[in-house]
Amino acid sequence: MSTRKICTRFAPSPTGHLHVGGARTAIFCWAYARANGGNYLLRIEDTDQKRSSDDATAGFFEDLKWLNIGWDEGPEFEGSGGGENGPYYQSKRLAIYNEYLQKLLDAGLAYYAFETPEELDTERKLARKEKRAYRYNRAALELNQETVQQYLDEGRPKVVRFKVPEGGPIVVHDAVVGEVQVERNEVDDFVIFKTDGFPTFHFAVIVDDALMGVTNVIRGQEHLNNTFKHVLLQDAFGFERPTFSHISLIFNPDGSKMSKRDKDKALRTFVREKNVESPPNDCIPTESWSAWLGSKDVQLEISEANDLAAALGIQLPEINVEDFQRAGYLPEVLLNYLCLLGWSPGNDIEQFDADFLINNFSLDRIVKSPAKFDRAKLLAFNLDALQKISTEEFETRLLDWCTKYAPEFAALGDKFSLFASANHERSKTFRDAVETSKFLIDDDDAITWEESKPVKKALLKGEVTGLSRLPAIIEAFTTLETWDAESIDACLHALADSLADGALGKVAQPVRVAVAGGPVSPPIGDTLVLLGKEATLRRLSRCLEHFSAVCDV
RNA sequence: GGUCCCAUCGUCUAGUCAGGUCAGGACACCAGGUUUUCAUCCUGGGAACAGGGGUUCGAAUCCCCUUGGGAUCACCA
Repeated sequence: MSTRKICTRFAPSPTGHLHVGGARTAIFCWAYARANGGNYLLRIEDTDQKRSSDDATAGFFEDLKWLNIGWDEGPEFEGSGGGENGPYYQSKRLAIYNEYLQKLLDAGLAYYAFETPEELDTERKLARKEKRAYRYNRAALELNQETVQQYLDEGRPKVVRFKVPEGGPIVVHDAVVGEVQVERNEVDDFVIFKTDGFPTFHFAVIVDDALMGVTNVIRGQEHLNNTFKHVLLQDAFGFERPTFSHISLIFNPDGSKMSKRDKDKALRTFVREKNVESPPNDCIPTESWSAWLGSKDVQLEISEANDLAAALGIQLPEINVEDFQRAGYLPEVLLNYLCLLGWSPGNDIEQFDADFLINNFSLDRIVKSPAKFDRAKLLAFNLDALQKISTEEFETRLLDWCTKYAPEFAALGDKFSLFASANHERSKTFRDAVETSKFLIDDDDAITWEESKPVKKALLKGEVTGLSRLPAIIEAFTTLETWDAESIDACLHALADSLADGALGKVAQPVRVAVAGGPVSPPIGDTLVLLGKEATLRRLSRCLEHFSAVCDV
């Protein structure tokens, strides 16, 4: 068809955060361009004045960068972007859109319309009530030229509509879905310029795609129906149609659409079930709290949602790319996993890196059916990836992560290295390492022992309880001169021999529970070195005192 | 409701386009085993072609219908 250089684009609307569906689209666009020696460009679709924000735009840049899919052309950001076909913000391309609009107007392919949104809404409701499809009735086409001019001169609010030409069915060839067609009368004279003087999405997209040399449009399947409008417009301008690829949506495991609202949903459900009366710790102003609780259409600011979740002690579902970063996933793993949702390289290959992707990506292996997002599989992939990297790399990356999300651990100083290596093999995510090591940064006196099953088992159960062995352990540790993992292990082995017929668990586990407050910690030697001798002894003593006081030992 | 799209284990998928291996892999699950805890790790196991019609010697694969799921019907993108 065309010998033009391949060019794909990712064109987000900066109204929120980059979510996994958008990220997957971006990855596919990026991979297709790379696989074909083409260009991958980023364009910011901010024609919705009310909802777009600069913060959101910056967030998109960072998320894309974190995933390591830099763009060749587009807004300049940390080495990505630039290019001849800018500006890459639609809000800065008004003059261009007006120029193209005029062409349509001159050709009689577009016309002004003056109905108010309320009037149209009434029409729509009526159509719905009468169970017929709503189409704009072309009333404005009946207006004679003088009237139109008069309205224009009066400054009446106006929109511009595209005049759908006569013809047969509209046919679109989609590289993923195949041939799709619709009867022409299904498409009404849609608005291409809004009252605020900005083009609508449909208009801006096709003008930009054409002017920027986009050859392949890869986007979510929610756009499939829009495509009929787009090709009509493209044909009207005489633009070469790009190759369309509509990829299926990503859903939650329960089949609902994965949405940013899921966070509010999770919070609201929790708040209702537990009858939380007011915002804990005043993390949310009372007015917005009641508004939020009252309507499922009201969403909290992302920071408010995070604060509330933290205050309530619940985990919000990860939806946005940043959520996965915060949760301690590796960007290359998220990229890998996202690819698998709707694409597969075949040959039973599942785990691969970006190089493999760009060497093997092709549109004809994209799956048409929608996919559900399975966090368990992502987690398993992350574990595999974490175990594959060297301990040095794990340490470096964990430190980066902690600096951003767990500064108290980043402040571990010369102990960080041991903290990292002790957690390398056992962590599924970076957050895992931190969450199971809270006891490391807690004060010695802040440790409490919840009497859970494993705690009781380690300290209170059996003919000879773990607790009863603590005095001997404390004594041995007190006289232990060298405080390193080997010495501690040797000491514990000796204690196990003398106290428990060599059963290391009988002495190691009580120690672990005593110092950590629970049954989970890195290998006992590392745990105690990390804590230091002083803290270890203090915690052992406190534990002994605590349980001696509350029960007969 | 109109229009459009989709349909293989619980989940992601290979196999479908060029009909012919007891439908393969991964995650999850279950049962054993290793390990001083957790997490790992090892071994084994159950688990799918939505239903019905055709076409054919032969259908997961091609066609039709049904059912189910989804998207979309804005001066949002």
